[in-house]
Amino acid sequence: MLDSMRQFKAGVFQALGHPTRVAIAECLSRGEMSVSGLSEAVGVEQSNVSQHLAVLRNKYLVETRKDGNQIFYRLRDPLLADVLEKMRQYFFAHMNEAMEVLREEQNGAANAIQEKTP
Amino acid sequence: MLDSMRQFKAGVFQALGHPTRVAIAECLSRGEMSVSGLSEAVGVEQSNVSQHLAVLRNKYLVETRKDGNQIFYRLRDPLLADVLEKMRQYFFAHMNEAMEVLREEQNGAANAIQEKTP
DNA sequence: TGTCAATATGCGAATATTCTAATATAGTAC
DNA sequence: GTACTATATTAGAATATTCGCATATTGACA
Repeated sequence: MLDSMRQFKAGVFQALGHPTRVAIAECLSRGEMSVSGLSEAVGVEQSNVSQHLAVLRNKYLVETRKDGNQIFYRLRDPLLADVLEKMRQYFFAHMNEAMEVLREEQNGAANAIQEKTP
Repeated sequence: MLDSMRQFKAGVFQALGHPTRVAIAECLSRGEMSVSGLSEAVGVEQSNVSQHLAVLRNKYLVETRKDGNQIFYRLRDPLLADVLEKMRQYFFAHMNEAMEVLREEQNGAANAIQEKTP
């Protein structure tokens, strides 16, 4: 039971664990948006956005509404927006490290890991 | 810049996106713990725990303290505990879906995806 | 009916993650 | 020094994710 809970939570985190999906979730935390709208806002081609939306859908993180030709997506639960907001705070509290993490991920990670060994 | 921010956040989410690492983070949100303590608490063999700790370390989510033979880990920032707490709330608000998600992940996901198509 | 626009899905190659098992490092005690 | 304990790292096979591209589906409209 405790195990299922962790598996579920990990699933949600993993669903949010991609820059494009973070971008999508952030857009949706400000209100519903169509797929083409998301595609433009996030700057990723339609079929790829659709695939990422499928990931979010499979974890029930988003809901949809059909309007004629288009499909509008929204976040399922405001708690998710809260999580994103916490993460925003975390980002600003750790900007310096954030930059370092990103720099390390740019270069080979091999040497970086050495330096971080306790 | 907005992009780096998302990449950073996605990195944090991804680091939390594994059941074992969720379990570790939850343990640490209640206080510091040694590697062997975590290994026992989480029920995963030492070398595997160590690998998961390396993932958390590489994202600066945890800090360490040496005491003689052992190394004690703790969460770097209480904000992370907040994130976990939000996720706990989210889990209880969506238990029913949680169970369904887990059931689907048990079976082949192929047919499940069909049913969730909007 | 046919055509267009919006969205979703299938496929395949490249890449990343995960686990297990073996090995390495570091501290303690004798 | 050796032996023992705690922790970290490496290697390799199995598995999963990601993207681009092609194709399918669905709704609107003439």
